[in-house]
Amino acid sequence: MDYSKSLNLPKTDFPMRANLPQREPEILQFWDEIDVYRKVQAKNDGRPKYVLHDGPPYANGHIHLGTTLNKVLKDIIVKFHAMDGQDAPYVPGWDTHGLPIEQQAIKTFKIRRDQVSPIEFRQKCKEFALKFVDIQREEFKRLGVRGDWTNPYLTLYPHFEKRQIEVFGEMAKHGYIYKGLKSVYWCSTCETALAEAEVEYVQKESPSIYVTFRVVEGKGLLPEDGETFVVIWTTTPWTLPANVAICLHPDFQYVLLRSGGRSYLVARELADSFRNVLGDPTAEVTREFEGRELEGLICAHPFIDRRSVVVLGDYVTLDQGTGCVHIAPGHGEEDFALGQKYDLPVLSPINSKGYFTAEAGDLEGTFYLEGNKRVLEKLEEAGALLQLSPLQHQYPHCWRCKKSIFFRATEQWFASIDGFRKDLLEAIDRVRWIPGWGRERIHGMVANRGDWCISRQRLWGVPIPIFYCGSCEEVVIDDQTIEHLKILFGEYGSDIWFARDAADLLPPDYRCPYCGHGEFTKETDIMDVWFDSGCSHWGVLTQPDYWPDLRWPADLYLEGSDQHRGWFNSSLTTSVSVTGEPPYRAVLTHGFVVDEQGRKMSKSLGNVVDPGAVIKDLGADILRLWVCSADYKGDLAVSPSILKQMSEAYRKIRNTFRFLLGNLYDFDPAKHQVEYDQLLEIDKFGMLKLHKLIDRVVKAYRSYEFHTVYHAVYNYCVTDLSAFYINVLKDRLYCEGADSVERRAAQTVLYANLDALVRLLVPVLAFTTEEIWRYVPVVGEKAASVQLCDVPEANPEYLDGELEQRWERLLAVRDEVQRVLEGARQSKLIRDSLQAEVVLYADNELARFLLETFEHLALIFVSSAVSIKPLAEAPETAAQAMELDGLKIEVRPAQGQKCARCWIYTDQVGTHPDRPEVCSRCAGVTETMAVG
RNA sequence: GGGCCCAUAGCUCAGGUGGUCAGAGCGCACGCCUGAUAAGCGUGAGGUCCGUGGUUCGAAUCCACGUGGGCCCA
Repeated sequence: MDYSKSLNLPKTDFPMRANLPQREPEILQFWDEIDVYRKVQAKNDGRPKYVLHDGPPYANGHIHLGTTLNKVLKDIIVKFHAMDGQDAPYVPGWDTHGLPIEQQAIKTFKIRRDQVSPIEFRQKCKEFALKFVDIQREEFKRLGVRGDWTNPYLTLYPHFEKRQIEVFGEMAKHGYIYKGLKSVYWCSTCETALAEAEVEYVQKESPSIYVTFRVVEGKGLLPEDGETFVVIWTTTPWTLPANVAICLHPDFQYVLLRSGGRSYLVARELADSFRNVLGDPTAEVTREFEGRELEGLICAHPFIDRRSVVVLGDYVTLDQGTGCVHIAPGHGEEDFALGQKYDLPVLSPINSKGYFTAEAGDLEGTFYLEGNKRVLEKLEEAGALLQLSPLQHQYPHCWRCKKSIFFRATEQWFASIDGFRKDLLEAIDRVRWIPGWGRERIHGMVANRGDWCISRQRLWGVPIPIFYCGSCEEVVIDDQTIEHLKILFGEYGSDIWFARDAADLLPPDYRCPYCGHGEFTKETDIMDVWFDSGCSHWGVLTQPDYWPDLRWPADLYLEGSDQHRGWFNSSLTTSVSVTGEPPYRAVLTHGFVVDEQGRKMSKSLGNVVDPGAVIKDLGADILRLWVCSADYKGDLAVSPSILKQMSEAYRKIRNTFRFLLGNLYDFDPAKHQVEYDQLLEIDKFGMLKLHKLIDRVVKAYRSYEFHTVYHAVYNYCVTDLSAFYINVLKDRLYCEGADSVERRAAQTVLYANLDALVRLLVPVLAFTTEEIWRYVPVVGEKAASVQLCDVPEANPEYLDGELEQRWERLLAVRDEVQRVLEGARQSKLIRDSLQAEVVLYADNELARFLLETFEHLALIFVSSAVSIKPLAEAPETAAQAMELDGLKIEVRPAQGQKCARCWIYTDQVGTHPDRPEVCSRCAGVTETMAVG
């Protein structure tokens, strides 16, 4: 007779195979249909706010694993807080201005910046940016990220730009905005500044020269005899007219070489190569100095009546030259930085077309490359040229016209950091940095950073809202102009700046506050895109008309660790300068995605993992589980084998849910739940384990320790549920009467597990928990989406320490028994554990404990019988317990017959006359059923 | 070159204030079950705790210097 039909075997339509790539899109559509974001917001209305402000990704390409990681972490946090008693809105944003978009728009639409009007050009840039906003929006949604996708923030929105103008105006009002010189890449052919990204390095021949600078103030270290020289080496002779300093490395050794009645200062390491330059292999070292000693010495410029001061810098190298570097702050980036440090004058005697200006004396009117020859002549005349030879090297060229370019000091707008650096540093200490070292990192950066150059000579961005008086040439920016521009920008967007003349951008009858004239021109520079995104806290969090869910300041910013220099920094800067306060209460940073060997992802290494491919192959929930599993405080490794591991973990979790659902097919929590007091002891232990897990997991979420969430839940599923509780419970679930209190008690615990686990995992397994939710029986009205549930709460009443101790001890005994059962299996004494009787030989104390808990023993061993005997009676063949004292174990074949229904061996089989094949328990259970 | 950070079994992670701290799960190997079945269970083998010095009676745990890697600068 087939008794399996009389069992309560699991039954569920919840599929074992996830088939996520197909199923996830259906669930996405469902969320769209019910507008899950709005529903969650409505549910949480009135709760305390928790605002995670989104750092805007740049809208110029598809998402990658790094953006995936970032968005999923945000989603986990937002979803958890929205289930944890708070109102956690999420408004995604995009950074939509800037050079990379310009460049890609040019490429995509095949336009030229100089052949279309600024308005047209900007229109194309906008088109490009919006296209990628749409693309990324779909990609982010596909990850299961919940947010207000219909109303995101874009930095190109007029209402955003308006706020940005306001921030700029406030900073100007505080006196933090000033105009200064800065050296930038410059193309004299295109007559434009170039960004780093627009520069190409090409092999080129340049004159390589050694030049002497006569020492005029030796500070007692070097003679002022007119025959002592510091020697520099350069490949750009034309920059010598702008020389104001010579840089030495503070830690290098320098020597004075004597040759032909003259002395030359060069780095000791390069003395030999310099002897070759002199053509005097015998040149003798007469003195030696450490670089730092020579700071402040004064030399004479070789052909201009000017002092050239000796300064120190770490970037001096010994790979070529003399270890003494010619410094022209107007013609080099490092030179400029050094000039800032030493307060050196910035000379840039070259105009936008590349010709020397009057500042260069008699070189005026010479093209800069022609200037090389003239400078060489002058050096010859002055007797300052030691050697001239051609040199092949990499030199920067313009990406567009392919001509060589140069550094040129130009006027730029700056935000003074010095003006409020102290405020910034103090504000940093009012923020919680997660992990804690984030504080050191940003503190160091803010403490050391120079002023912020916010000018860009570009079109695609927010203009710097400054006018110039046509009469007195004063810079004009005040409350009136800013207020007026805010209205215009708010209505028309920043295009208005390019579409109108200055007069139409100013209030009617506006007069120059300095001279009273009424004619103006407008600034043509736009702002650095970092200024855009740096204003997002002000542009988004303070605008309830557009984003009513939000409020300022944010509770959390969450980005990769590179943003200490980027967005965290720019946001802090604008916020502190305008409000005095940081824009965020906490900042969380994550590491970068690397491969299994810890190397960064790169096409050349071939170790790039594409989120789109993973989603198509395995599903977004696998990616989300990966994000959750890794400790984001450091770098996060990913590889096909790591993803495979995640898939297997996912499968285990999914099957655990499937088992829970399958055994609750006839369970109505409204009717069948058994009171805690009525539960069996093992069920109470089951509840204890569950509630300890809930406590652990909720705490881990609250402290942003998501990998703890993963490990806790996963280990619980594997060890506590699958290997122990569920396994032990099967007999009761399957064999006891369907409506018996024993079975209902077991189901009550399973139901508690199902209900808690599904809610605990909502922030991580976005899709799967929604799928599970459709199968979960509930009391009362069922929420439309699992996302509308709240986090489960740990009930401290279930955390009975005495119960826990007893059962942990039982589990330890169980471990010992399993080892011995395995031995019996290996020696073919038994096959499965129900064929065994376990004999425990225990010392007094342990025997007493085992007797007290006797009723549970056979059950938890999944054996048919257990007996307890004094330790002294243990035969030779009994196995010594490995971890427990006073215990020996023997396994022997169980006595009696195998019950055809529950498979337990017992001498009770056949006691019921109508059911000779089953045990008395099963006979009783099946009594009311039709036999056959 | 500088600042910040990371480095425990093949993988993902545990290891307050130094003293059974060398652990868990997965994977792997072997076995069992066939009433969670493209599932489930059991047992087992895996580690110079990146390296080298130092502090200490004693260090994965503290210090220094390295190596490898990451981010940001130069």
